[in-house]
This record gives sequence, C-alpha cells and structure tokens, in this order.
Amino acid sequence: MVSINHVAEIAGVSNATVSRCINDPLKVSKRTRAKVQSAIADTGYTANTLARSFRRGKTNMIMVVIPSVGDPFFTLVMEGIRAAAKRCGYTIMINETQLSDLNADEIGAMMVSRQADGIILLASLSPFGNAMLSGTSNRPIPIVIGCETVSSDLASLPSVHIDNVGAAKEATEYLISQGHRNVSFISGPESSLLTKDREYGYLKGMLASKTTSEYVQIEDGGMSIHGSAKATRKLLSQRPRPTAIFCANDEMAMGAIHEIKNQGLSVPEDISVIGFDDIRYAEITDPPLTTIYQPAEEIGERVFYRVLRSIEDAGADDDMAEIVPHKLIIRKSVK
Amino acid sequence: MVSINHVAEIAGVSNATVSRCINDPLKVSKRTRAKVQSAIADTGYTANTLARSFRRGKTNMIMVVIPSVGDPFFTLVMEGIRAAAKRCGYTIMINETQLSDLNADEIGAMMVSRQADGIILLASLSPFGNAMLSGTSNRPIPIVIGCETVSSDLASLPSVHIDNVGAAKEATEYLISQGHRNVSFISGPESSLLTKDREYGYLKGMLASKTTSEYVQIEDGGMSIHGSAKATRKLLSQRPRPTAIFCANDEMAMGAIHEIKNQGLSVPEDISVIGFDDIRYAEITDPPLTTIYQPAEEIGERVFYRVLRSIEDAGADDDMAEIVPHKLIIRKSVK
DNA sequence: GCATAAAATGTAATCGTTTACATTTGCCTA
DNA sequence: TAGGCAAATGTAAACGATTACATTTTATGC
Repeated sequence: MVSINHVAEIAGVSNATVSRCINDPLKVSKRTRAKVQSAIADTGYTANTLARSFRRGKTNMIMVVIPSVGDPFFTLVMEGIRAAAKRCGYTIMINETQLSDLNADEIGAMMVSRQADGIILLASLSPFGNAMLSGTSNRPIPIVIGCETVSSDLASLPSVHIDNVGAAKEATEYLISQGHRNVSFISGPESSLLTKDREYGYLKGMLASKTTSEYVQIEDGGMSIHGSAKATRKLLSQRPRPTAIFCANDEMAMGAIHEIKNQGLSVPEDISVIGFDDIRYAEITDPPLTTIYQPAEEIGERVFYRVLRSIEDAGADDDMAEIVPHKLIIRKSVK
Repeated sequence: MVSINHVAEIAGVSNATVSRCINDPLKVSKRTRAKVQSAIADTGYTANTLARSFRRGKTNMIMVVIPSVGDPFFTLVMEGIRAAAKRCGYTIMINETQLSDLNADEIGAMMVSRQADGIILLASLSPFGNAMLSGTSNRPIPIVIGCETVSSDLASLPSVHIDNVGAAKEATEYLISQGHRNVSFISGPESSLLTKDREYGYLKGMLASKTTSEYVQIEDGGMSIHGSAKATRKLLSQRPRPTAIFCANDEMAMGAIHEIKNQGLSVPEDISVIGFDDIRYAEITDPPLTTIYQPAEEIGERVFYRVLRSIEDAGADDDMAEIVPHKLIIRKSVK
C-alpha cells in the first residue's frame, strides 16, 4: 500500500510537504504542488485514515446508537443526522444495540475507545449510573440523546426531543373530545423511557377528565407489531371493551388495526385507533392512521449539530433538553 | 487519557508486558498478570482502538453499504450480518448511500481508506468499471455483494442472493395459473439491477405463456410507496385494465393496494396484487400480501462469512454467486 | 547586489500499540 | 552447583500520518 513517504520520494520532496499539500495546499508553492499532485495521481495514493485519525486524535465520525435500524421512525431521524453530517464532513457509524443490552457501562466503553468523536443516542439508558455520564467535564467525548429522554437517576444529558408527555396527553384528550370514554393504551417495554412518558401523558389525559378517570387500561405491546396484536386481543376480550386504543407508536397501531379487523370489528366504526410518530406507512394503512407527528429529520439535524458544537468547543455542552414541536395529524382511524 | 505506558509504569513492568497481558495473557506469569490487571483497574485503562488498528493494520470492522437503512427487508439482512459479526468479534459499520450516488470509484475510495477490513454491498454498482473491482488480487480488501447482482459490465464479484429471475417468473406464473391474463409489473429504478432481474423474470413468465404474451406492461414505481401508488394510478387508467399487478417489492405492493382501494376497487376481487421480499408488514396488510419470501437473515449471515473467509485468507475469494432458495408465500391478495 | 523578511521546505519527534529480537530469570538435571 | 533450556520480560523499531521547529529559498526594498 502506497504511503505518504512513497509519494514524497516520487515527487522528490519531503513527506511533510506532501502532507501540507493535502491538508493546506496554499502553504506550498505552485510548482511543488503540481509535482506532488502528479505523484499522487501516478501512485494512486490515498491517505491512511487510521494513521491520520490516530495522529490527529480525531476520527470525524459520529456514532449513532439505535435500538433497531428497521424502525421507520428512526430511519427518518437518521436521515436528518446523515444530511447534517455530510454537510459538515462527518461520517456516521450506526451501532444497533438492542435496548435491553444497552447500559451505561457499555456506552462508557464506546466513549473511551476513541473510535468516534461523539455519540448520538437514539435510545434511553438503563438506569445504572456511570461516572462518565455525570457532568460534562467527565465525558471523554460528547454524547447527546435524541428522541428519548434520560432517566432522572442519571445525571442529565443534553437531548433533543418532543414533549412526549404533552403530546400523549393531547392525543388522549382528542379521543376524549370525540366522545370516547374507554380509552386503552398499548405501551412499549420498560426500558424505553420515551414510552413511559407517553404512558404518563395518557394517564394525565385520562385522569384530567372526570368522565374517563375511572377507565384506565394499559397493556404492553413490546414495541412490535405482534406484541401489539397480542395486547389488542387481550384488550378486546375485556369488558367493558375499549372504544379507542392509543398506541405508543405507529407500528403497534398497525398491529392493533390488523387484530381488530381480524376479530371482525372495524376501525374506526367499532374501535378507534391512534398512533404515534407518523411514519411513512401511517397514511396508507386502512384506514389511514390518526397519529402524532414528530419532526424526525429536524430532530436528527439538531441532535447532530448539538454534538458537533460540543466536539468543537468542549465547554459548549450544556446538558439542556431541547424541545421541538409535535403535531396531531387527523386522518381516518378515529371516529 | 491513560496509555499503555502509563499502566506499565504503575505496574512496574514494560509496556510490552502489558500488551501481552491483554492480547495473550498466557504468555505472562501469574504474578505479573495480577500486577498488570490491578494497574489496569486502578487507571481505568482502555486500549486506544485507533492506535491498535493502525498498528495491526486491521480494524475488525466490516462496512455495509446499504441504499436505505429504513428498508424493512434490508433490516432483516442486516440482522443476519450483525448476529454473525458479533459471534466473530467484528463490528459492523453501516454506510447508507443512495443507489444513485453509488459508483465504483466511491467504493474504491472506501476500500483503500482502510477503515474496514471488508465491504458488504447490499446495492448494485453503477456500471462504471474500476480496476479495484476487477479480479480478486486487485482488491485491497474483500467485497461481497448481498441480495443484488452485479452488472456484467463489471468483472464479477462474489455474491449471495436468490434467483431473482426465477422467483419473479414463478410469481408471474402463479398469477397466470390463477387465470390472470393482464398482469402488469411495477419495477424499480434502473440503478437497481435486482429489480431488472425481477422485471426480466416477469417478462419470461409472460412470454412463456401464449395467453399472456401479448399483454406486457411495465411501470416504474421508483421503489417507493408513493412512486408505486402513482404507477398504479396510471396502470388502472389504461384499457384493458390489468387484473393483477406484480410489484418488485412489498413496499410498492403496499402502495399499489392503497391506490387500488382509493379508486374504489378491491383487492383481490377486482385486482390481485403480488409483492416481493416478505417484509414484516406483508402479513398485516389488508388483505395480507401474497409475496416471494427471501431468507433475508440467512443471506446476511452467508454474506458475512463470505467476507470473513476472504479477510482471513485472501486466496479464498472465488467470485462465485451463491444462490439461496426463495419461496412463494400465498396469502390473500391474489384471487 | 545586499540585507532582511517572508515564504517554502526539510528534519525529526510524536501519537499508542504491537512485535521481532535480545536479555534476563527460573527451573531442572547431571 | 554448573549448565542448559524454556519461560518471562525488556528494548526498541516499526506502523503512516502530522507538526513544531530549523533551515533553506525566494521576494522585497534600498
């Protein structure tokens, strides 16, 4: 493999000159620049990224930890991250880590491995404290949470997300305003704090209304289509039967709709369904899904810039939560 | 940041001993091992991955190039890759590159950047030749194609995929066997060779039958829900109207079904729809989607081991295509 | 043409590991 | 206890880039 020294030899200059020619071309005379460039072309030289990153102590990579690459919502967030990263000359590395596997120590290990300049966490952490996460100054590299929130057990981390509690409350209130009294909620796993926030929002919405405060029913849908279908089956078998089901994300709403139809009932005539996220399938479900829209790409973009700012200026990190607006999208799955 | 030298000093040994203690503990005496280990624990030392990779000339990373991280089918393939990679101590790096952006030169650049020990391409290459892709020995690091096929313009590359032509022909023949004569095909973009193969399979199926050989209709659905909906609208406006639509992937089938219903028609009573891939949504569409199943995780696993073999033994690379079996899954979208 | 400043280039140290080779230590046997 | 061999450890040179500092070349003004 051709190295910078090889190029230097061919061009008849020192390796330092070749390096300058690549990284700061104006520092080298036109004549030598031409020589070096043709030597580079002749040899087909490309800088060894590892050597460079090692020496510079900077990889220009951001690691994104994501619970599931297949999630259509996170895909959009990723898209926002990717676009911003590209603009800024960063490469993103996706690390798919199941929620349950993820604990603060593992993140700590990632942080010190120096393979990335920063970490974006599209997942919540298990509530095990870790020195590296407490306090800006202890973190070897910056870490920002997107979409999710942080357990209060941990020192707070900078984050970008919607007001999950408020949005879920809004969705619940919408169902109530449509005349629903028996509203059930299909939640995600314990490990997803964001889901707990939505659950809390549901509860707040239900309890705020005298008419519904007695009917509160929560079933775990495991954040999957099948889990949600199963949860729906259980909900439908209970009496009084829910007239509306609020799912913690759209994919679970799809599972719920499927199961409701399977039982010979129809949406929204018999049961209304409302989702969360507004993924790309939401408008083509049958009926089209009423849901909460999150500005996914914007979250991605903001979360990236947040990390970038901390990379460039370690002091800029402020551990604040940045709240972006959500929106209720009314389609046809709620009557 | 604490380095190996620091640990060595604390433990009162040389850095070489610390290194051995980490990489080949049996080579160091029990007594020193204990000293070193406690020094590591005291200092919280973690090896600098960059320095290590640089020195070793090996990163233990595999780069996966994927057209869209959100694609539910590729997600499954990724899952297979990831599981196998984990077993073998490799980290995977996902590089999402839009099909249209991807050309052989860019891949070449990735190859020489040495950031990964191997490349898995879940995408086809633009038909621009590149010396690095022609002939095993020219490639700095191994590259294997998964799911997709390679343009014959390029020298062949090792690959793992189903028989797309055969599977598409089978799907078409199934429609014909159900009595359909006017079968239309919704294809993907030119850049996706896999889609072209499926198109070719469709053509073969249609032309093999005297009854359908005159009706051949192909519309570009751009591999997206919306593109497919648009293509479907066009197909439905034509006379004679298709009685069945074969979509090059399931997501486009979802778009087609949505549009058919939008027009007040029903599936499969008025129009039958068949998809390809058997993604997780296929069984919850309304009606559940008849489609071609691909062993996605198995493909991922095989493609990983293929790369691994080439990494461990450069001569093992054989440029052969490995064909895995597919299966027609009959659900309710075809009558 | 000379002094001087500025620009261009070269020299060599450095980043943190690994590892070939050299040296020391420990153990066993005669 | 000396001799010899194996095991354990140390020494120092890589890996390929960047960069502070030293040196050379070029440009400028007189």
